[in-house]
Amino acid sequence: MTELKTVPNYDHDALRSACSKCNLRELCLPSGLSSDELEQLDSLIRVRRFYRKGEHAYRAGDPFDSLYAVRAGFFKTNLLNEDGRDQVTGFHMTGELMGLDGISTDQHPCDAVALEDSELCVIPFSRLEELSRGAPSLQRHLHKIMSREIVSDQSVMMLLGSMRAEERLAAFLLNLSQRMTARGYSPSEFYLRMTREEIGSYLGLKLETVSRVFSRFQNEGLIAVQQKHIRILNIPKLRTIVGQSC
Amino acid sequence: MTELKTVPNYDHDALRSACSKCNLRELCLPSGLSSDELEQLDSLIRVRRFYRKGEHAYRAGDPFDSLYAVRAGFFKTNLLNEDGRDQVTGFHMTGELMGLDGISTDQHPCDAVALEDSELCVIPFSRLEELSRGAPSLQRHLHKIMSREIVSDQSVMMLLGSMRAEERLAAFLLNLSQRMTARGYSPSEFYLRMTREEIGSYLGLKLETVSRVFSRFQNEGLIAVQQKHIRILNIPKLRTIVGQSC
DNA sequence: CATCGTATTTGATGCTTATCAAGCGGAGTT
DNA sequence: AACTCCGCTTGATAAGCATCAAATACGATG
Repeated sequence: MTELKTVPNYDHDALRSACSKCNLRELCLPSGLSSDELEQLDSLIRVRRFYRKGEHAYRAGDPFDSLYAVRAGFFKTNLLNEDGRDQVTGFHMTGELMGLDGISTDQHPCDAVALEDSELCVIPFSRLEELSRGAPSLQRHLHKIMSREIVSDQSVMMLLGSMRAEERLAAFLLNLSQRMTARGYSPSEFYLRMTREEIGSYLGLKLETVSRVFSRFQNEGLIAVQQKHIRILNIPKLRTIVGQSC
Repeated sequence: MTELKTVPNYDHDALRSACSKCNLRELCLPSGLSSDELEQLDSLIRVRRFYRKGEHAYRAGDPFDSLYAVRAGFFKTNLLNEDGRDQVTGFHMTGELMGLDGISTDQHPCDAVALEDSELCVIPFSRLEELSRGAPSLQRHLHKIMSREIVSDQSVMMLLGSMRAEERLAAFLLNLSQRMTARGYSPSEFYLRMTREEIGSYLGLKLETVSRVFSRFQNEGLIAVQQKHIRILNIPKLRTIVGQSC
């Protein structure tokens, strides 16, 4: 147990909630696998780590060797450019995978920071590749997850490239709502785990603009905001805002 | 040879320039493979297709079953949103792979259009997966290519989210220049295959802004533009522009 | 070689969002 | 309960880019 000295936040009891028994299995990596494949995944993912709010799961430049699945909590990833520019590249909820961007250079290009107390499953990537060589459906699923990441980044590109502030924020809220729904939470009421500044960074806006648009939405009866607590009152109207300027 | 009837633009002579003998092999999928693996790739990639300027390689909604490697020419991909918004998501030069975004839903989410007369190698994806199950280094390489796409999309997100028009265009020109260099062309003189509008769409700017910034760069002696012909006169200065606002 | 349509350039104006600044509010601490 | 810090809100102003409009250049076509 010498590892415990270097990495004190190991989960001693990983098997207690193996992939095969995880309630996130339909959202996460195990989705669609046979019970046989699931068992193999269980043998692969033996380490989980806890993070307090504000702690880093990894930092830009850290060597890449694992993917991380959000088991509990909420993360942001942000890219720190060589010129000092800092941009949030994503928010990550339970069942979502982080770290795929590290494969290409064997280094993580971004930081991953817990926005609340959180827990990650550590997925050694070489072993995942090894496993997927013998399990076509796992292989395909991994490819789909990577492809989904590409698609979602491209839809953010579209958002940033062609939407105005109100549209961006409406799209952002609807996206969160939809992801909450997929996790069995209310589609219309949730807590934002990130600051206005982080939302702004992700959406290519300044924090003041985010705040102003929230206020405007509130005045128009679309949402009710109180600090980080959001209630979405009129989803159809938000949808029309997203598809507005064309 | 019944296939010839349905797909008239097959290359009858695919083996003449198999991956193993292709002069793009160091840029493209074969990069880093053993000669054994290369041979297997050769057996996989038997179809190449020619496209006249303006023709589509695939369209949004088309079923996904292959990746496409640009063997000659130049492509754009663009996303057509449900609200009618149209955004260029990428430009693709020789040796680059298109279609990775189709894996996630088994449908291409975007159109791929030839911006000049071009040629693509068709890579059946299921067979590529099959092959990569037996060839770890091919598998890893495929994963790296997908990851690289994620990274590059994220750097476009940063560009769109935090750069001003001049910085975006400087970054765009430097990116093209660097990719031309990697292909053995001049880093400082090339033809733009896309219109100002397509550049603008990719960079989140209007075509007039693209034109104005080009003119400004020209007045400042950074570049010489004449329609689609670009000469970059001061690469270091362009670099300082990219890293300006921080 | 003339014509036509499209791409590009350039100018004038207005909208959107950034910037700067000040005040407010809530969570945690003493 | 008062204090303090940090995140948030709101207002005033300015910068940057979009929009509208017109003129020009270029390539394709007959």
